[in-house]
Parts: sequence; C-alpha cells; structure tokens
Amino acid sequence: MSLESYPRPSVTVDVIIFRLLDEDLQVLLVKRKFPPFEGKWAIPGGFVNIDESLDAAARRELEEETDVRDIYLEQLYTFGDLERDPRGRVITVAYMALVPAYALSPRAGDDAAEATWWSMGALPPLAFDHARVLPYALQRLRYKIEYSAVGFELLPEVFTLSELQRAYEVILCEELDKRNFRRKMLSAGVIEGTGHVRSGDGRPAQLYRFRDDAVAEVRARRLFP
Amino acid sequence: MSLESYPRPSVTVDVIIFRLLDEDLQVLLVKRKFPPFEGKWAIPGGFVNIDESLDAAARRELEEETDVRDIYLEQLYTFGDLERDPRGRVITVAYMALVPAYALSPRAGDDAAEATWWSMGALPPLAFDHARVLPYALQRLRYKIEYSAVGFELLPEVFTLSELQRAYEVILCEELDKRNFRRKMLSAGVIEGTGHVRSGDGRPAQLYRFRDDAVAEVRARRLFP
DNA sequence: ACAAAAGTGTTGAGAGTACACCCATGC
DNA sequence: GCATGGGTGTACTCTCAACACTTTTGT
Repeated sequence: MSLESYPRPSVTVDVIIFRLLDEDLQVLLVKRKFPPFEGKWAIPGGFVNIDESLDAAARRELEEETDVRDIYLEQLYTFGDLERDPRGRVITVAYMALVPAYALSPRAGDDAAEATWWSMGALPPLAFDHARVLPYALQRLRYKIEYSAVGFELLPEVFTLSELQRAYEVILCEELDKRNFRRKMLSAGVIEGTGHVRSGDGRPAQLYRFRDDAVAEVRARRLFP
Repeated sequence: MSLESYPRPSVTVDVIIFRLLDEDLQVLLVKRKFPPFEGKWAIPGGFVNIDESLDAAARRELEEETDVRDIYLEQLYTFGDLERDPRGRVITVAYMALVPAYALSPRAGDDAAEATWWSMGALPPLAFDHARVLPYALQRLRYKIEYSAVGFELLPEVFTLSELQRAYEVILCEELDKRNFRRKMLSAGVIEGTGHVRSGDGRPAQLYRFRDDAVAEVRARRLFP
C-alpha cells in the first residue's frame, strides 16, 4: 500500500506558551480574524512544513511569538478528534513552552494576529478544542513541577527563594511552608547561591541560580514496596 | 490560509502491544514483507483514515491484532522526524496497549503480515525508528506502573498475590520484598479477595481481582515541601 | 523605632525498609 | 515426611508536616 493512496489529514503544531508575571500564571493566545471562530482566541500554532520535523515546527512557531532562544519546549499530546476543526480534518500536536517573564512577546513588529497574555484563571472564549487543551497543559505543568525542575524555566536567571516559592504557589494554587520549602529546595541541590543579594523592602535577599548540571528528577512514590 | 495549500504529511498510528507471559514482558511485532525494511520487524500500525479519530484508529489497529475487547490503550508520543520513513514524510502517533496473556494473538486467520511476540529483552532488528520507540514505551510502562494501577491490565481477571508480584518484578527488573509488597498492595485497596483459592505445587493461594472502582493514583513525591 | 521581608530548628507522626520463620497442600 | 510455594509481624530509619520567632535592612 502506497503512501499516495490515502487522503491525508492536515497536521499542525500548537504551542502553549506559559509565563509567570506578577504572581499570575499566563498563557499567550492569538485572536482569530477570520471564520470559523472569528473573534475567538486560540493557542498559537500552524501547519507543519513537509520538510520540517515536529520539534522544529514547534520551535519555529515559538520563535515567531517570542524573542528569546533556548526556551524549554516539550511535546504534550496529539489531539485528533474529527470535529475539532470545522474546516476539515486537522490533527494537532500540542507542545508546551515555559518562558521567563522578560521574554518579549508578543513580538514587536509582528505581522501575525493580535497576541495577548491571558491569566489562566480568566480565559477568553476559545477556538477549536482549545478549551480542552489548555487544562491538559496546566495539569501537566503542575504535575511536572512536582517531580522535576521545570519550574525554573519560568523564572529569570537569578531569583530569590521567596520568588521561587511564590512561583510554585501560583502554579499549584497552594500555599507552601517557607521553612520546609527552603530546606527541601536547598537540600535537593538544584540551586546554588550567587553570592549576591537583592535589596528592596525589608531585609535583602540572597540570590540563587539554577544549577544546569543538576538532574533533579524525584522518583515517584510507589504504589508497592 | 487554506487547508489545501500545503503538502501534507501522512499520519499513521503505531500500537505497542505488551503482554506478560512466563515471567517475560513481550511485545507484538509484525514482519515487513516489502522494501524498505524488508525482513525487519515493526510495531503494528497503519494509516489514520480521514474519517476516524486517532483513538479510533489505534483501537482499530489493536483489534486487528488481538481478539479481546476492553483493552487498556493510551497515547504515548508522536514521532515526526523527517527521515524516520524513507518512503516519505510520515508522522506516527504511538499508542501503548496492555493485554492479558490469554488475549489470542496474532489473530487466527489473519491475512495481515506475520506477527510474533518478542521478549523485550531480546528484540529482533527493527524497522523505521522503532528502536527508539520501544524503549520509550517501556520507560513509560515502568514509570506508570509505579504510581498507578495499570499493572493489572496485564494479568488475567483473577490472580494470586505472587503472580502480581512477579508481574511487577518482571516489568521493573527488580526484586521486591514479599511481605512489604503484600502489605502495601492490600492496604492500597486496589484489589479484593474472591474467596476462592488456586491449588498447585505447595499451599493453595488466595485469588484476588482488581477493584474497578479503585482509583489508585499515588501522588508523586514532591521536590519541595 | 518601626515596618517589611528574610531567614532559621525542633518535634511528632507516618511511611518505607529490612529481615526469618511457620503453614497448608500434593506427592 | 518432605518438597513446594503461601502467608505472616516487628523494629529501625527516614521523610514529611506542623509550627513562631529573630535578623537585617530602609525610612
């Protein structure tokens, strides 16, 4: 059976771009200008070129929206229901990107559709099946932050322990104990002090950075002994 | 931009079907009869029909290979590198299925390619990028068995605690303590006794079944407090 | 001196881990 | 009666979770 003999679905990548700003977890969405879903908001994405891998397509879409490189990008899930795009059969491979808040976007001088950051707690009406995709991504982010070190991808290069804790609290929607948090984070060996401090209101805070060499993947608690 | 204006990749689903037989974790592979990869072995799969969801396509492929229904099936990952299929641009959505050992397969009277169970410890030469896909699936299975109850999907409806423990040991390549295993498994509330026993060599063993209503998802140990 | 945020230890409970012997049956 | 696998309890360690006050700076 040849590759030619079947009608082919279209394949797109959608990139869910999260950032953390002002104690708020936000996602970048673009406004659709044409029917269907005119005026609704969608996860940025586009067709996969025939000579481009999925990862490369996702990275290209990401770089069309943000100005920074070396961004964390991970494949999430592939959504392929029949009725998800009324224009035809479109399968989309969803990726998740985590950008630090200073990543300039929506990109200046961009000719693409209007792009805006939305708080995950107050989303606008969404196009396609994106109302299903975003909660999936949030769940994955929450889950992953619990046993790996992806949380740092949302922070600037140096940060205080309080900022780090607030990042975790915002993503998990849960308050954490300061002493336990600091002890565990430090003993995990994933961050290191920079030797500098940051002054502000109150006592100046030590600054830390993420240790690139740290592979912090906590083993899951097992169901059995 | 219309859906028509781009050349489209082909989309397939591949279903990695695991079973557990004789203390051996096995995977079902089909022998390829035509170039490329003639004589090599591949994960069973096929094209996604234009009027069929991804999940439906995966289930159809699975049912072409096995005789049982209600089988555990989960989407794993989508592989979309350019050179993974020399015949052209083919993106494949990989699924993982777990079948009990009595699931008759390869299907009797099947007109499809020769299909054989292979031990995960001794795989034949593989087609496409399947040498990358199978270890990914195994890792996912190992990971998932540690914090959820998918392990039961590989066992018959009733089983002894020793059989269950051996299943875990085979998948994890790790010996487990009998007393700890039994205590934890019973206290987790995911299995219940049937009241019957099975006789064999030595003392007869109590038989258990999985409790459908048990939602045993163990929370991951967290990196932070 | 006071406001504001940073930083610091201890204790009790529960889970995990290691470990060795008796029990019920078939032959 | 013996070989074979089934079944059971305890002690130690370690991690988790709860909890409140002192320190350092800017104004």
